[in-house]
Amino acid sequence: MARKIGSHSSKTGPKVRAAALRLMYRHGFAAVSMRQIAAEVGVQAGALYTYTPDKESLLFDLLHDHMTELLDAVAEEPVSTGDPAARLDALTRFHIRFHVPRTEVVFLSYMELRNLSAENFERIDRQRQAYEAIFEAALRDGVAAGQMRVPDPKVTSVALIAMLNGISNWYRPDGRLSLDEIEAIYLGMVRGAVGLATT
Amino acid sequence: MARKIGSHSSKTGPKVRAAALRLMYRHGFAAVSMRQIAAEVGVQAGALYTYTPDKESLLFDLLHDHMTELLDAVAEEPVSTGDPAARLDALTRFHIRFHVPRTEVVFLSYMELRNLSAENFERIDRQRQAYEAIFEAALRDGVAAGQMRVPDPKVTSVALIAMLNGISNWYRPDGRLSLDEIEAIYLGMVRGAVGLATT
DNA sequence: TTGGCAATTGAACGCACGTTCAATAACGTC
DNA sequence: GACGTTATTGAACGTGCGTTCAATTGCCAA
Repeated sequence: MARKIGSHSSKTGPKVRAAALRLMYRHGFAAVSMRQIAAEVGVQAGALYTYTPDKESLLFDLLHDHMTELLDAVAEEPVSTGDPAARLDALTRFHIRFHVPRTEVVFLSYMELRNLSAENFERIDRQRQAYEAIFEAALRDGVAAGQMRVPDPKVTSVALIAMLNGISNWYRPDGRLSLDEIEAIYLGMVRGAVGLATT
Repeated sequence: MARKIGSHSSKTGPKVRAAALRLMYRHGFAAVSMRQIAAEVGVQAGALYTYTPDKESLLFDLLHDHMTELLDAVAEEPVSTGDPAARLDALTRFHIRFHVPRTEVVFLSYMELRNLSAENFERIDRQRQAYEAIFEAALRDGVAAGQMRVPDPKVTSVALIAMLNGISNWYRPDGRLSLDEIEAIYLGMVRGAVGLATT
């Protein structure tokens, strides 16, 4: 056998990425073999190398594309200018809405960074820092405006993001709480944590 | 060669555990081989099986002992009776002090649970839930006493723990902030998040 | 000083790994 | 319908995996 009927890189490519994401999320990068990914896609292991130069690149591309999407999406939100409290609210809502449907890659982003080469790690890390800086700016401006009480905006932005990311560890679409309810609860905690009135 | 001079299970055993912890933290459970662990200890791979029945047990024992230590330690703290706000303060301080010197096993606990068998996973998970329940109780009592504003104590306890655990991702003993400063910052955020006066 | 126990070696087991590549067949353009 | 391009196979490469075990030797109590 050789080329298969209906085979197309535009179909197989996304399938490879989806299979890699699902399997790496479930078992971890190192525990997943190229053969397992290939089996999930329905091809032989060799065929994967049409789509990636090696296994690490598969992971890196997933993480890098996720961070790029995140940064692009947040750039569309009203989070950089205007009332700091409103910006923090918008950031919180955005963060939850963006991350909740992306449990798998969010988990990967936090667990499998160590499997990247130093160079690739730094590229992802720089993107992460850029995202954190948006939170930090809102907090700094909130303090400057006398709205918020935040002794260390850098630490607080990391802490808030860690808290929000935690949602991915337990959220289930059919769970006890709706997204709206979750959003309201976390919004209250975020506001409280920075010394804003929770009303 | 056979038995080595000075060899003793009371010396080699802890070395094996320490090497396993360090390597699994750095590279991930699946990416670390028994031969690497053995090399770090200074023995051949076969010798490890004097100390563990298999690789998974090595991971499980690390996590299980950590959680047991945690539950034993928190039981010594004044966190179950008395003023709810004071209990939450004590819990926050305790959590930070306990976890900061244990970065490696804390990370492992969150990343490598999926590498445990279903049975072993549940044992760790039950311990984790027991720990979370202590936070939850303090929050419920705080709400009942009219001190705190917490719409969902279960979610909030998980959220606060996630926020506190995040410290492990960036804390360095020689970093910008002292443990006292970190404690004060997080204490303020925790109190704010549950609607307590931050004074 | 002896002898059972404890700790370790080192070879071996079968298996799976990531990756390469010549061969081949479907695709898609002209 | 011819033909270059694209996608895939399947075998092969060398390597390293977790685990087992007979053999060996140091330890230590009697």
